[in-house]
Amino acid sequence: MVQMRRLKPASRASNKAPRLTQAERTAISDGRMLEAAMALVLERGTHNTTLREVGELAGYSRGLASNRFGSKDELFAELIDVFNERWKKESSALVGSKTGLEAFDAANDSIIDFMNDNSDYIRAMFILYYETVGSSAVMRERLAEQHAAYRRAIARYISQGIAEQTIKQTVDPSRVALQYTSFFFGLVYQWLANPDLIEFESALHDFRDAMIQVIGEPDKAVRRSA
Amino acid sequence: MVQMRRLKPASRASNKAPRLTQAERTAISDGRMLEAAMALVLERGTHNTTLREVGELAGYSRGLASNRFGSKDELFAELIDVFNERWKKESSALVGSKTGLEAFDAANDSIIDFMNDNSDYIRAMFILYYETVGSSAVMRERLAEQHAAYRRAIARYISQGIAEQTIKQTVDPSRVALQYTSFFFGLVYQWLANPDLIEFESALHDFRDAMIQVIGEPDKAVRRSA
DNA sequence: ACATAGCTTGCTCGAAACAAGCGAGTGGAC
DNA sequence: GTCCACTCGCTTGTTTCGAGCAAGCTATGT
Repeated sequence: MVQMRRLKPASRASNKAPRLTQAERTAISDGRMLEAAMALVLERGTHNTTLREVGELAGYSRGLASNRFGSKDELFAELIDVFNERWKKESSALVGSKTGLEAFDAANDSIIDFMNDNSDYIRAMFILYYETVGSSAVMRERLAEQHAAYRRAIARYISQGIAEQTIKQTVDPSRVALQYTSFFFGLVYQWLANPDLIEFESALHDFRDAMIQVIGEPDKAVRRSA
Repeated sequence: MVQMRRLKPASRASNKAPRLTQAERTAISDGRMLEAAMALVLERGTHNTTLREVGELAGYSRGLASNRFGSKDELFAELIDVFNERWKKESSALVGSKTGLEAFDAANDSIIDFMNDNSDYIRAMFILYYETVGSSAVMRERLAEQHAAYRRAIARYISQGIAEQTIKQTVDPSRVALQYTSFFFGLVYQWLANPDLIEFESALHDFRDAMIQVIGEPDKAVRRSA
């Protein structure tokens, strides 16, 4: 129904043929289609995005997205995988070899950075995340594993903080991790519903400070309050 | 594909005709279909639920769900509306005329109660909630309004608590409300992905206690720690 | 020139949505 | 009180469209 605009005319016979291997070609078309899929999800959600539109917006035919990814679900799963890779990379780059509270703060900041630079991208990905929870059991298990990994990472930082005595000995790392991840996911959820209203950066900093007030050793560790 | 079981044979000519008005009849069939839709969403998610199945599981024909609700989206919207009504009723019953911290605690407990009694129902509804965020702008706005209402209610309790001097004067009610609602939504999200792992009740109580530690007047108000 | 692999086109199946129709019960006219 | 027309809940026929599959086309590399 909506007039489709082609990103690039998929110029096959570009002058001075750039000599691509076949693997490179598929990587390009896959990339274009993933990009197109992201744009369409952002614009209309997954329900109202068709594989035909994905293929055509990427500059190819009706059927390529189907042909490559096999199914709509697999296309979106692929998108999520790519995103998870990038997120992981970004996060570990900022956390580096830090431990304990420092690592926690770095992780918190990495979220904010990533958010500021890739807000549209993140938006599309979380739309996928939140839709996935209602779908097949297989998908839901993958999601559960991701959540668990996220909680484990936070819990590890907290445990290190306890060992380093920047965090109270009485704190239960897994409970704190659950609180932090819950807050984060719920914040993103409300931000998706109302992007204008939710101030991501300050909300995360607020929450970090409140948390440290509860779990931090009183004399050390409280040094932010941006 | 899956053999369909009919809830009730939609016995039209039950002996001793119960003399229903037409409005009552539609209320019954609508109710049955909503119930069927809920069961199917719970079992397979919205994607894999067809209007045909909804109608037939409710004991009617292929097309009735379509005919009544107009579209799949509207059926789910209707389901959500019904749920919101019930939730609101449940919550205001427990909060009653309480104010401030007491009201906040009552609201918190009402969630736990509602959760314990209607866990399947809540599950289905939140699957719908989380899927809605990625769909049409209209739906998203409705969702945004609900979130805002929820935050306003919490913020009101906090403001009252400040006036009643059970909560610190320096606290910003809207920030606290955002933290609380974020935590709640994110907790539900992780619970949807992994129901076995997430202990709803204790997580809510933990978070409540942590929050009060930060925002409560030190001498008063800290009286739970269930 | 032949094979391979990326890509397209033809086709089938099933779901959503709509429209037309059926039949039971109701209300009004006499 | 009886009959007819109408209403309204529900069903069935049909169209449109998307997902997914399979067969085919075409250019590139050997």
